[in-house]
Amino acid sequence: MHERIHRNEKPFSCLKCGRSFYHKSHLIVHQRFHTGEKPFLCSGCGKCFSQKSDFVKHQRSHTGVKPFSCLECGKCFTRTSHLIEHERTHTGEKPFSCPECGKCFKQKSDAVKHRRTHTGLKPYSCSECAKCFARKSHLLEHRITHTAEKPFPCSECGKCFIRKSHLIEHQINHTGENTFLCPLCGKCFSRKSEVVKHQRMHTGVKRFSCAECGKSFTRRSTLDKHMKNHTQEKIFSCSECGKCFTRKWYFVEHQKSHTGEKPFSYSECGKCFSLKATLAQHKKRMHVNIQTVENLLPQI
DNA sequence: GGCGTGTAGGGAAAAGCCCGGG
DNA sequence: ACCCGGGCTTTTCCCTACACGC
Repeated sequence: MHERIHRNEKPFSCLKCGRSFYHKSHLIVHQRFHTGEKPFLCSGCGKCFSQKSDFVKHQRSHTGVKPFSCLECGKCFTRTSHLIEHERTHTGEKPFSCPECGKCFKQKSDAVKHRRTHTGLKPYSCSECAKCFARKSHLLEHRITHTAEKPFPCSECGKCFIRKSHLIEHQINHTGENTFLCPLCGKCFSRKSEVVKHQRMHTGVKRFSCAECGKSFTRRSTLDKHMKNHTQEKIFSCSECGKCFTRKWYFVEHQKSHTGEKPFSYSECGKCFSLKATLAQHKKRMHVNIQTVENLLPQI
């Protein structure tokens, strides 16, 4: 027998698929996959198995028997293969790399999951809204948004949340913990993402620019609001000069320039203005001019 | 700026499927 | 015929990051 193995002889072949085996017994077990024969029944859950060894492994999921323990942390597992996989969390070994970007992973399945981020493959679609996802678990998560189910209530205020993580984040509002600090100004925030958002104010990075006029904004929502100025119909037109406005408020403010009404005055010089914005412009100009003059004065 | 919400991606564990050696 | 061990694959759960929008 040993010689046969070393000669790589597999004399027992399956008539269904042509696969060959060293042992007749292996062929018999293999043939169960074609016949669907599963003689080992779990009385606990009714599940059937084609091999006894698989049945025994399955039984451990009911009994909770975990014979393989990690020498490093003492954690126990039902199988040696699970233990070996777990041990990588201690050694830091990452044998599976992405051929696209070189990123390494502890498990092959993680590398496969990661590869989908390059290919953009999204095989799971929502029957409700046709949105697609790369993972089944993400689709299931998404489906909750259609059912409006919120299984996580806040013990403090009773508000309910879709996800546990959302509840935890919400509870920070009750404890008043502001643990995230802006390194530039020292301001505190309850969320890390808020610091990132806030920091764009310091850096002046305006990633969202308007295709119509080139004006840039730090947030997409501000750009969207701005875009309405270009796309929105200008329904308020001035009978005096024909100028058109998108909002009633702008229109009303503009009308004051024709009526001569000047409700906004500047206490420094007594000058009056029809619009608050014009007063602000004046103030700014005056302020700048005063500063400029002061800068020109000789230092004593 | 605050905060609720939705999605994407990584880490880890568990379980199913299948095969080889003895 | 059976036992045992192990590799490969799939599934599941948890958590974090981050973007969006009000």
